[in-house]
Amino acid sequence: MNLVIVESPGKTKTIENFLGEDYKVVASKGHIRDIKNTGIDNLGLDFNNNYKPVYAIIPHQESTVRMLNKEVEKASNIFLATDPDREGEAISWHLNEVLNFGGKTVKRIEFNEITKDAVQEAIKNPRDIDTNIFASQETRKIMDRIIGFKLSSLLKKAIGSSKETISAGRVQSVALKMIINREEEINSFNKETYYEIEAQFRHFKAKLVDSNNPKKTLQFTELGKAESILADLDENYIVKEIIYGTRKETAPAPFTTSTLLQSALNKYSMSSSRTLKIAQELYEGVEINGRHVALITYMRSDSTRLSDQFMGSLVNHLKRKYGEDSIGYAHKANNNKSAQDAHEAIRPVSLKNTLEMVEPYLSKEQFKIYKLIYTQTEASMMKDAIYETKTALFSNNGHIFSVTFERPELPGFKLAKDGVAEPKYYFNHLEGDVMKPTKEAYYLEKTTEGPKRFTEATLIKEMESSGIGRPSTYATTINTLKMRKYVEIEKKQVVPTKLGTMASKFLDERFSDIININYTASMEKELDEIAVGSLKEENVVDDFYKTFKKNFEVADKPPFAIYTGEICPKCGSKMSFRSNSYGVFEACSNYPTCKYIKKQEVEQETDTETELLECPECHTGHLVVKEARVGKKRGNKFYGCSNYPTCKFTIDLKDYVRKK
DNA sequence: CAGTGAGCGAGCTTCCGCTTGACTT
Repeated sequence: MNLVIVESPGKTKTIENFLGEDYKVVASKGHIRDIKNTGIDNLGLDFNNNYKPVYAIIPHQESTVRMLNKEVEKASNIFLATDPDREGEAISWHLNEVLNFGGKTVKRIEFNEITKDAVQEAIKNPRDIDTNIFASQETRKIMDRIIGFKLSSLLKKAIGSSKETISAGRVQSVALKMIINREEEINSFNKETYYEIEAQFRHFKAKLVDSNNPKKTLQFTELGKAESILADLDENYIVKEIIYGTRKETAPAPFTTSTLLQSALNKYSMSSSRTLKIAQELYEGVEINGRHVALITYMRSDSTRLSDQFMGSLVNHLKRKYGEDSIGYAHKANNNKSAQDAHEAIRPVSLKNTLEMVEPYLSKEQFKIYKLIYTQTEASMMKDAIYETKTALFSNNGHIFSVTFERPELPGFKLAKDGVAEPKYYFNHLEGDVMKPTKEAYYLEKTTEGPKRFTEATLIKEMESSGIGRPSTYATTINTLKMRKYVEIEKKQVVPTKLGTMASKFLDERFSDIININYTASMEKELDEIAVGSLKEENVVDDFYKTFKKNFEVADKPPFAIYTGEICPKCGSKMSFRSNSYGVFEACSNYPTCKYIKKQEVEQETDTETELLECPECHTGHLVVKEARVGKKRGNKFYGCSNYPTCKFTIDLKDYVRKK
């Protein structure tokens, strides 16, 4: 009997079917060991022996290890078929250390797609465990442990209270920094008002453009300029030129974890953790006609690759469904340099599990996600969509107006997605025609748009393109930031809290060489060199630790000032974050010489009913809902006068209701 | 309920990445 050990239980049945009677396939369910929380600073590292980690079975994996040992006992040959990447190599290494193989043959095999050919080919080409690849994984593990534990405890000392859990790390802190940086860009962005000129016709609106460059809409910063042009116009708009063109919309690549999460948020407003959970259900499979059917391939993937076998069936499927003409080429993502390609793209296991067939067996949300994946996979092999465009230029006393229409010429991949619709109106006037607007031209007041806050989706996209985090951790990293109260989600946007801002500022002042968008990339380079044997694990860890330790010792000296970036209006010193048992506030860092404290902006909740109620004390203000910021009753809502601090009238919510 | 102030320190936890359940938001 042969035993094959993979990572995910969802794969075992399929692989067993490919290999036949002599093979049993079981799963490790991921890592089975982790570094212990013992020794110096709980790091679990032996500092007298090249930082060697002390490993222990992960508590909830003990039953898995018992099960694996039982299966090993029954087998004569063992194949370690964990994922073909750095972490997979490490899982195999630990299995080899932990399981009671006795004298049995243990070999490592790998396949990066679950197809019959790939699995059978892998069995024919076994190899030994690659200790260099394992060393690179262990290096990552050690460095993450040191960074994570040391920074977390220092940060807790600096900003923590007994209530909150504080943490920091190579990945989460960089993600947080991205969010804070974006917030600062937004705050420093100067909004400017500008004006555009528009004319309304029966079926369309045309905009005033630069007469030398009709592709450019004119924008005026001064209203007077716009008004003088308006005064210059009459009611005759002569069709001066009609420009024909095309626009191409490129078909998408198949889904990776990152792009699936982005689509599900954009289309269905589903959070990343929710989407991933549903994808997992589809991967594990559902009962269809009394048969258990796995619907999608593995959902944690960074690859847009489809297996040759599947691509063949995809082409046939598309021919039948949309015709020979629909076939384009295999679209791939071109920007993912850090991809490890251990799995295929996320795709339907079989195109025969059509949307119509599976819909009755799926929950609404499951169906939404399955449909996204099914249609994206179809689209990825289809032609790009082409639109025919027609731009009309109008002349009015030398001023040029422009409007562009488009209609589909070739629907391409859009057939698999939402389809394409013919426009309700398509311009059919000729050059020289004179058109009259339905009302006089007018100006539009607009403001320049600054940068936008991240959504979960755009944050994941940014993390992926900087190589921060992995498909298995994108969603959990964002959850960590939420749980730590570093960020909040408001209207789909990721908004940093004051605590998050402080944490990030603190780390940025002291550890900007590690908590940095480029650090992971440079670390990956070294890990790659360890994996091919040109660098030694001990040397990399030692170099890292020596510089880290020096920085850390400098940073670990109170007081832990955290500067806000603002200047004290009283003495000109830097403003800093402070905290006490009531919470966080901003004060001059020159304390106690300067005792300036920044007033908290009290957000006034507008309550239409009370807003009208005049203050009984000063008679000029009105009552608004406020929240106690300090004192024992912090958080309590009460009514106070809008003239505070001139008028200090307050009244309890309960009393207010009673009086009414 | 409206005007705040760090430094001590027991015993917890904390990292990132793999994977599922067993638990509450």
